[in-house]
Amino acid sequence: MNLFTEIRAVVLDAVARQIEAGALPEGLATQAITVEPPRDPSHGDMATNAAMVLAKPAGQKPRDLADRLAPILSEDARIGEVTVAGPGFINLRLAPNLWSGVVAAAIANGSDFGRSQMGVGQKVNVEFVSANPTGPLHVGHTRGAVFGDALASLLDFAGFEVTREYYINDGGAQVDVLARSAYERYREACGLNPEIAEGLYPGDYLIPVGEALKEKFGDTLLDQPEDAWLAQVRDFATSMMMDLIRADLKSVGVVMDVYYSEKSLYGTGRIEATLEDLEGRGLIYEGVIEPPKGRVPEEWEPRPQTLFKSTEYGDDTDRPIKKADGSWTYFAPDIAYHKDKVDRGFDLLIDVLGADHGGYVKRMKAAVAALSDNRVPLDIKLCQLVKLFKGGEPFKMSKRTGTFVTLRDVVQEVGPDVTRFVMLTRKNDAPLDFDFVKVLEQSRDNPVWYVQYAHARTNSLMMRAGEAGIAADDSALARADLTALAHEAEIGLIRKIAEFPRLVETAAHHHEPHRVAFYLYDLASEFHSWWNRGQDEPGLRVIREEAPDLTLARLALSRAVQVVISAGLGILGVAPMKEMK
RNA sequence: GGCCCCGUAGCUCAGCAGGAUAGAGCAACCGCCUCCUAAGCGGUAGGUCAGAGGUUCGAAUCCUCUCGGGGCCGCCA
Repeated sequence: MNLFTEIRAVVLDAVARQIEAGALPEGLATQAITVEPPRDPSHGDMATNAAMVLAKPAGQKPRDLADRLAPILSEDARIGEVTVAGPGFINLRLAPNLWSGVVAAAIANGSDFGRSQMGVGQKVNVEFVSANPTGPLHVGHTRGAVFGDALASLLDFAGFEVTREYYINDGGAQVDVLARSAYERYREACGLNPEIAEGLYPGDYLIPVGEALKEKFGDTLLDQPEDAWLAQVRDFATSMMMDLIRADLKSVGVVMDVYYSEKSLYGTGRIEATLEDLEGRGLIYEGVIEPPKGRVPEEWEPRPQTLFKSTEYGDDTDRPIKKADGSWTYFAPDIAYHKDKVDRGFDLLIDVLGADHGGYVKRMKAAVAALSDNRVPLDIKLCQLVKLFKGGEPFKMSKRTGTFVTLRDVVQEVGPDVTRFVMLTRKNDAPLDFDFVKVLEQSRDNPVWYVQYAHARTNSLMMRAGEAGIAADDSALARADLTALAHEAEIGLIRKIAEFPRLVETAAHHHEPHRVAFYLYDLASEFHSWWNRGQDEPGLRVIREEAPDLTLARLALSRAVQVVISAGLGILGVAPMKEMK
C-alpha cells in the first residue's frame, strides 16, 4: 500500500473529470504530475503539482486550474482540507484515519510492509562480484558483493523477479597463472622449494591448494612438462578458489543463484554464433584502430583486427574482439555471455563492476543493445574504491607481499551486519571511507548502531509492556484505537512510516539501495526523538499504566516503526538487534 | 586528445522522477539524567549548491562550456 500513489490516482481522476466536463482539453500528458510530501509539513500532508504541469498545455493559468481542481479533490472521503498555494500547488490534508491506517497496515503486513508490485514480475539479472577465481575476495569485492546483493533484494521487494549471478572468469590467461602458482605450492607440498617467479600469485591461500594437489596426484605431476599438468591443475585450482569465494560470499550473507562459467562458452560454438549474429547486422569487420590520442603507447603499430562496431551504439571507438594472435579478447566471450542472458528471457540486465571498468561500460551497452534489438536495457553500476582506516589513520595494505585486506578480514573484525550496512551508507559511485574503529562506535554518527538502537528500543518497549501485564501482541495492537495518536511527534513519525513504500519504489527505480539506509537513519532519528519527549513530558511516554488505550496506540506505533526498520534492514541484508550489548 | 564519475555548511555526506525558505551527522556554543536504555534528546550558529550561459511558470537536479579532483583509454581481465 502506497498512500502517495493512491492519492495520485485521486488527482488523476479529478483531472479526468475536468476533461469530461470540457474544462480541460483532451490528450493531456499526465506523467509529470506528482504527489509528494511538501518540504514544510505546515503546508499539509501531501502536495501535487498538477495545476502547474497542466497549465501550459491547457492554455490556462495554474491558479485558476488549481481552484477548479480543489473542490473536486475535497469530495474524496480520504481528503480533508484542500488549499491552493504559491504558484499553483494544491496542498492536501488527509483524513485522519488514513494515517492510522498506515500504522495498522504496517503491523498487519509485518516485514512485507512496503512490498511493491512496481516490477510487475519482470525478470532482472543482477550480475555482481564476478571476481577472477584466483584468490580470496578483498575489500573492493566486498563492496560490490554487498551492493549487488542489496540491490537484488531491493528489486525483489519492489516486485521484480531477480536472479543473482556470478560470472566466473575461468577462460583467460589469469587462470593459467593461477595453475602455475598452485603448481609451485604443489612442489612445496612435495618437499621441494617453490619458485614463485615474478608475475605468479604469491599468496598463502594457495598452500592448501598445493597440499590438496599432492593428496590427489601424489608425486605424479613432478618433473612433468607444463603441458602435461596445466589443464588439470588449472581446473583443480579454479574449483578450489571458487569454493573459497563461495565461502567468502556466504560469510557476508551473499548467496548466488547462478555461477556462470566463461570457459563453458568455449568450444560450444556459442561465441562464434553470437559474433555471426552481430556480423549479420553488419557490426563486425576487419580493421585498424586509431591509437588513443594524446597518449600514444611506445610501441604502437597499427594492425588489422576483428572489430565490433560499437560506435554505432554510442561508443567512442570500435572495439577488438580478437587479439593479434587470433584468440578472443575478454570482450568476445563476454558478449556471448550477455547474449545468453538476453536469451534466458531477462527484461533487464544489471552489471555491478569496479570503477576501474569504467571504460568497459559503453562497449557492453552497445553489444547488448545490438543483440537485443534495443529491447533489453543494461544498467552498469560502478562501485568506487573503499578506503580503509583504523581510528582515523589510513590502513595501508601491501600488494607487493601479497597481503591485502580480504573480505574475511573485514567480516571477522566487525561482523557481517556492520560490514553490509556501512558499505551501503554511500552511493555506489562515490568513494567510501571504512574505518574499522568508527563503524563499531556506539554513537549517533555511526548509522548502524543508531538504527539498531532504535530497533532494540522498540523491542524493549514491548518487553516493558509485557512486564506491566499489557498484552501487546500484534492481534492486540490491531485493536488499538489509533486516533489517540494525535501529537505532532506521533503524526510526524507516522508520516515517515508512510513514506517507506514510496521510498522503496524510488530506490528500486534508481537502482540505489543506499537510499534505504539513509531512510532508516532518518526514521530512527524521528523515533528516538519521540521516545525522548517522554523524558521531558511524562504524558508522552509510551507506557502509561493509567491510560491503557493510549498506551496500546503508542505501542502500535512503536511496533510499526519496528516493522519498518526490520523490513528495511531486511532489504539491506542486516539482522535487526533485539537488545544492545 | 577522448570518454566516465565527482565538486552542496569548517569536515563527512544526503537531497526523493525539475517544485515552495537547500538537509543530516561531526566539530563549536547553550540547555536536559531521583524519569520507558543520557551509548541519548532539544536548541543556536554555519551555504553566492565550483563558475558562466541555456531550457522552464520554476533548476542543486536537465543541456552546453570553463575550472578543479579521481578513473579509464589495442595485443590484461
